[in-house]
Amino acid sequence: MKKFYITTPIYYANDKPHLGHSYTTIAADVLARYCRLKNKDVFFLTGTDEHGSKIEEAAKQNNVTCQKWVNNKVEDFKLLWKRLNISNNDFIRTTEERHIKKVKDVFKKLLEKGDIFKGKYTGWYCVACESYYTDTQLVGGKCPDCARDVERLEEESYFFKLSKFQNALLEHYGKNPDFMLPSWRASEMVNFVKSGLKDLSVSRKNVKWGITVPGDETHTVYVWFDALINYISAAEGKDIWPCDIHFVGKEIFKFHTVIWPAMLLALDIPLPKTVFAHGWWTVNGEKMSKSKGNFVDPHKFIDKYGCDAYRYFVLRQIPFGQDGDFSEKSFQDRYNSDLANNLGNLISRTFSMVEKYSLQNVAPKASSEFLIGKSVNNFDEKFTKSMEKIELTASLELIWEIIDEANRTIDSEKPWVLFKSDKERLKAVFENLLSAVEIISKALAPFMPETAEKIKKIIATQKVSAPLFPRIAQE
RNA sequence: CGCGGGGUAGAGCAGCCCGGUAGCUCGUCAGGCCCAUAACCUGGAGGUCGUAGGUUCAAAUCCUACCCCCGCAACCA
Repeated sequence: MKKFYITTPIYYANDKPHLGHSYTTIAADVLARYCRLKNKDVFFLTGTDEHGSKIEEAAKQNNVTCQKWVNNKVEDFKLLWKRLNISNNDFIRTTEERHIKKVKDVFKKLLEKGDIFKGKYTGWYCVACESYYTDTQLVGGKCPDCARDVERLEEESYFFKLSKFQNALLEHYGKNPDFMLPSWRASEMVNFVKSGLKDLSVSRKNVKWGITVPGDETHTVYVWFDALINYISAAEGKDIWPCDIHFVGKEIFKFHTVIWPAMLLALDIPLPKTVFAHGWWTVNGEKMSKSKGNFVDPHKFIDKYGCDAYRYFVLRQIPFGQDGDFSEKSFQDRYNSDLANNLGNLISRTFSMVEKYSLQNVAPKASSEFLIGKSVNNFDEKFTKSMEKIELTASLELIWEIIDEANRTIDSEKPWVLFKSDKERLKAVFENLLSAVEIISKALAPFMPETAEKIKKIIATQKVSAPLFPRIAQE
């Protein structure tokens, strides 16, 4: 049976992983874990994009070979994924033989079909940004991104006949409303395609660090063309294609919804079912950039607050799909209010009463005579719907509704009074409370795997040894 | 007229498609509780919903114009 195939982009092994990388990967991991819990056979892929002139440049500056440079960077990514509890089934590198072979196969096939042809490319090239610019894009004759000098280059290049697939793409968009999510981002792509597609240059003469074009050693395959193919080179020999969902950042949505499907159409390979674009983080209100040096290092936050708190924060802070802001202050606010006060304290007060009032034998049971019980019984349907729409933030909010309601129940039922006056009702209250805790830990599992485990253990042993999330003193 | 998103309490957001007492989280103020991680619960204060017009009995919500912010415009998560 075909597996449920989830991917992140392969990250450019040019620098250390930061907030942006971790965000996409955590989102994909949450969906992967959720699907596995739903008994789906999941294949979750991430990896690294290791070719191109920027890597050549970085390696040169650091006086190492390109291969050595990327080998080193890959370890940074792998380490972060390990620390973030990312449950990927495979990790693909574009310097691996399985990938190189696939890229060459694809290139050759399209060349034979005539969907790749030899031509000439002319443009303003910025080496640092590894990109050509049109006259109108230049700012004061310099690179619009990094303001460095650009050079006028004309070079022989192989082109992919992107223009040929314009109508087929539009037709596919029309027939598959879930191909691009969130839907409001799709209209931008539709308009872009409607405005007319140009053929795409897919080889470089001036880049040495890359996969050579089959039959023409003087060219290397353009990094994006190379990179996109990872999704099928990793699928080789496995029953996973077509991909069920590609998670991407909004800045690379176009590659995944225009160029990539066009490549697949040319190859007669089925298209992925969904490409989901999430938003961008600003940091303290500013765009992340090298020049500002304000990249958020996930390790710092994992060290300080733990893996689960980090996973929680990035998915809870901004509605999944939209843009939002990262700051340590907002991180601490969320940590204290949501994790320590609401969730942690609920577990703590619940089980301290279990012990104090000798309720160890009470089994979880949700009954509709209690509001909390009713909510627990209605939870699954709402939660499933929300997760299926990949509304990750909204799904977390649903979990917190249960947490809040459980806290309210304790206050209104006053178990400390019932303990003296009505043992029967006390028992009933705890049946419902425990059912709430149980469903919270289940629903939390994809988002915060360690915490879910801890709660399960607490349920099993009926004891809280240490606070789940100790409050942190705010500066 | 290049394309798209957005401007709603101190901060961050929902509501707008399908007009009808402006809602949530954090913060703040007051009260309650005492099981709990000085946590939890209740209530209050705080907004002329970017601006100007229009449609309507009624507009944050529909229409028009304008202002401001942010992405994209063929390759930076």
